[in-house]
Amino acid sequence: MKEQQYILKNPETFHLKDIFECGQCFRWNEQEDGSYTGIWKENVVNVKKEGQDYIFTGICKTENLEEEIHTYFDIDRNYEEIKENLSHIDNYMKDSIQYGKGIRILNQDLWETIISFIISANNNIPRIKGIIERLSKTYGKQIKWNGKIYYTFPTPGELKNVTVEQYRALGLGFRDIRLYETTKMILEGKVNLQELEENPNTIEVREKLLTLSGVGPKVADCILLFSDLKRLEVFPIDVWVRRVMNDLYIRNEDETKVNKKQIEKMAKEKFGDLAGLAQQYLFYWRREA
DNA sequence: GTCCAGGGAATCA
DNA sequence: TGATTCCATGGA
Repeated sequence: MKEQQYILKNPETFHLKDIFECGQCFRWNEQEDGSYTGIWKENVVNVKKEGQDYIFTGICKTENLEEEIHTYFDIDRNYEEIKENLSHIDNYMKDSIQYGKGIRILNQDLWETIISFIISANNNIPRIKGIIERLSKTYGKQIKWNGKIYYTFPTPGELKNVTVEQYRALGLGFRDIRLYETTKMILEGKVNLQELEENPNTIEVREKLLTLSGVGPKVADCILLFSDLKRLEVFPIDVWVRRVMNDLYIRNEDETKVNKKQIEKMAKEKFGDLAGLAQQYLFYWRREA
């Protein structure tokens, strides 16, 4: 594969740190020069800001880096309009959007997103990244670029013969069996990822995701929002989102006692079909600041 | 040593 | 339905 380059000229909504460190993805790492290098599908790419432009350099299986980037980075969606709409809701939204104004929600591979967020359960982001890296290094394919070796995220087929013990050895903890069972279910066709991609009914897709081992309400919503299923209306509720929603709107003395349905209801009322975006601005803001 | 992390599943009322 | 408890692991 030959190295390719693509320049994204002066995008309106686009900031590397906001995109890669808002908690939606786990395989992009900051470099010494402030650029980021990451891998998705069989693409290994470095992104560097030059003036107001972004230079993408790397290798791409399809020989069309521009198209891959436009899809993955959701370039053709109007985030300025989304932020404008959300900013009018209240000053909390305005502040959180100001903080994370360069966020774009990536169109990540469905399979990779499912496995990544199963691993995320009761876990922290640095450790999630480490586990995914070891999983890829052990079972993915090598891609050499720029004097380094990168590893693709393993496909279901590449995980076919992996045992629960081998997952445990990667540091997966109690999630080992979940990964094993979900991979098996997908290999056996009990859940057909292609069908999920093509089904416009979000309720049905969510129900199907919930049948997977290790996928509960929060993980299912992260998959719907952060994968190329791209359901921007879903509102994943984790400890941080519960915390920020309680701090701002609910104000219960004990945040751990706040009812999840109450949060869902409030999110729908306030943010409507942009709840997922609102959630991401709030999560990033509360967690970083 | 204790607490916590982008929770889920099993169990019990 | 709703609340409790347990589940590995590693960093703070």
